[in-house]
Amino acid sequence: MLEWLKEPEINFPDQLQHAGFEHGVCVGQIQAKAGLTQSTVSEYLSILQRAGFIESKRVGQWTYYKRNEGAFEALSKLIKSNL
Amino acid sequence: MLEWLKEPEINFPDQLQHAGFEHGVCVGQIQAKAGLTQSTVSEYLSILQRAGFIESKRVGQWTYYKRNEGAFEALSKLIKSNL
DNA sequence: CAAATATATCGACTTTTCCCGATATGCCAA
DNA sequence: TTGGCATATCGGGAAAAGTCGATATATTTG
Repeated sequence: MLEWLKEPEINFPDQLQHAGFEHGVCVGQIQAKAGLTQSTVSEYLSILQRAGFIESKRVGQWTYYKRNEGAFEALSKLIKSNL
Repeated sequence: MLEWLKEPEINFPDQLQHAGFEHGVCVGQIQAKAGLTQSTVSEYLSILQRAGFIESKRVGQWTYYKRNEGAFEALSKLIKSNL
């Protein structure tokens, strides 16, 4: 999922009919591509969010998720320096 | 353990009475510090080795483990570029 | 070769993680 | 305000990971 969200336009073309990509991709799109149940995907995304890897924005009945690039940069540095 | 192995001289002072640090630290030293059983530590180290994060060298009845810094460098880059 | 020591492997049990269906919550439209 | 849709949360069963004791293997020493 994290890799998918790196290129939303390529991995979630249906999102266009629905909204732009400014806020990210909504749960339903990710769920369809993942082939997991809605509850599983929702929980997974919320875990990634708590971990800081993605950000969410609620717009109406939809929740959009997008990557937080800073977190990956930080993790990369952490592995190099601390681990 | 990976962090410990970054500074063997500091984290495994008893290793001096036993051998140098050229080959790394032996399982018993790591086990004592970890507070886990011998079998657990041995298996854990072999997993880390298969994953490429540490290297092992058998010398007599001892097996010494030391970090493979290249693996951490590679992981760091992978997270930054691919993930 | 036998005993002692260091490490590795095996099988079982416990804990954690994964994933689901059911249900709750929030929002929108008729 | 009711019904429908998107998402979130909850509880439980299945799968995976963690940990242990017992035992096997390898090496050194007497």
